[in-house]
Amino acid sequence: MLGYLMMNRKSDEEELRELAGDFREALRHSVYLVRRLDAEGELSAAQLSTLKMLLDGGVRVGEIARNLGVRVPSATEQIIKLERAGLARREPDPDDSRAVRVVLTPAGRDAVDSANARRNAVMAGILSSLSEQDRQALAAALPVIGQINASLQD
Amino acid sequence: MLGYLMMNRKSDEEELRELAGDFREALRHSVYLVRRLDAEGELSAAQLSTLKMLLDGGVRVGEIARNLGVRVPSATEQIIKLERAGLARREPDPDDSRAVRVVLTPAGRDAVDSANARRNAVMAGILSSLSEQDRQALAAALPVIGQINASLQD
DNA sequence: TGTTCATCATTAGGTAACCTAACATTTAGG
DNA sequence: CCTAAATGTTAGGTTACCTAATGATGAACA
Repeated sequence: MLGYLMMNRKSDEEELRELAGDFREALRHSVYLVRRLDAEGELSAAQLSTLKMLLDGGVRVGEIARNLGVRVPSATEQIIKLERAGLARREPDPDDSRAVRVVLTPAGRDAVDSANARRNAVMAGILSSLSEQDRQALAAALPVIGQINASLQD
Repeated sequence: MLGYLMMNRKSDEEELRELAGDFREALRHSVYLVRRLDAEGELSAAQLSTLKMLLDGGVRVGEIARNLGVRVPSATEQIIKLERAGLARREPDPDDSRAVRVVLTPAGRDAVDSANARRNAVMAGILSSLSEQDRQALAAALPVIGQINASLQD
């Protein structure tokens, strides 16, 4: 009985390790999937990610960086590019003069909408070959993946 | 009845579009998860991916590129780095003198094993907080994601 | 059998997105 | 006050991708 418990515990670890490996493998390949969604004259994935955070109002640079999972200078760099493209604006934060609030311009909002729509359409095309069962399996896993990602936000 | 069918079809498209958006969002965040697995003096993700393909024997440069989802020059670049690090070797292909077969050195095999083990351990740690149900949902989706990725291989 | 066209890999040169370290500015706490 | 912490920006570097051009070999065919 003790032997059984020990075996069982070990088997759980084994399973977890295997799941980890498979998940890593899936994510590795998915990088190329994401890359496939890029288009020539459009927003880059990094720029789109940055702009999407601004949809609900101004966001400080540090918070953008934290949400993007990058360092502050990397966020600044993206923001400068967006500003030069007329898609975002930097404004002084009224509450803290050290800080900067980044806000979306109308052109920025349009750019998010269209880039988002195009990328979703391409992805939907890719997913359209899945069976109903497969779609359900994928849909069921997305909240779990989201939870994993959220737990890493620190 | 016709109305019902039309509504139903449209709802399907809607659902697919929504699934596509959610999947994109999950993958976007997962980039940071993958980045989190990187370690200081270890193989980079690109290098590890490249080496992993060689585990079962010599592979040609073009095939490595195709499997990695990158162009041939990018693969060559990685291979040269691995060669300089003593982890892989380039040999002339006996069947086709234009081609090059890339093979793993013993050191390369060790490097794959240890990098792989470390990364899997970190990932397993992250996944260990999931409920059994969540793990099953994730495990069920991985083959689907694998299928999506495989369908993109061209 | 030679010429031509395709294929395989490398080299050269450029870009995008990240990083750390050093800085200026402003806030907050003894 | 005056020092310490926090916020962004600038400067300089790295990595991993890309396209275009090149050299070398193989394959097709007149």
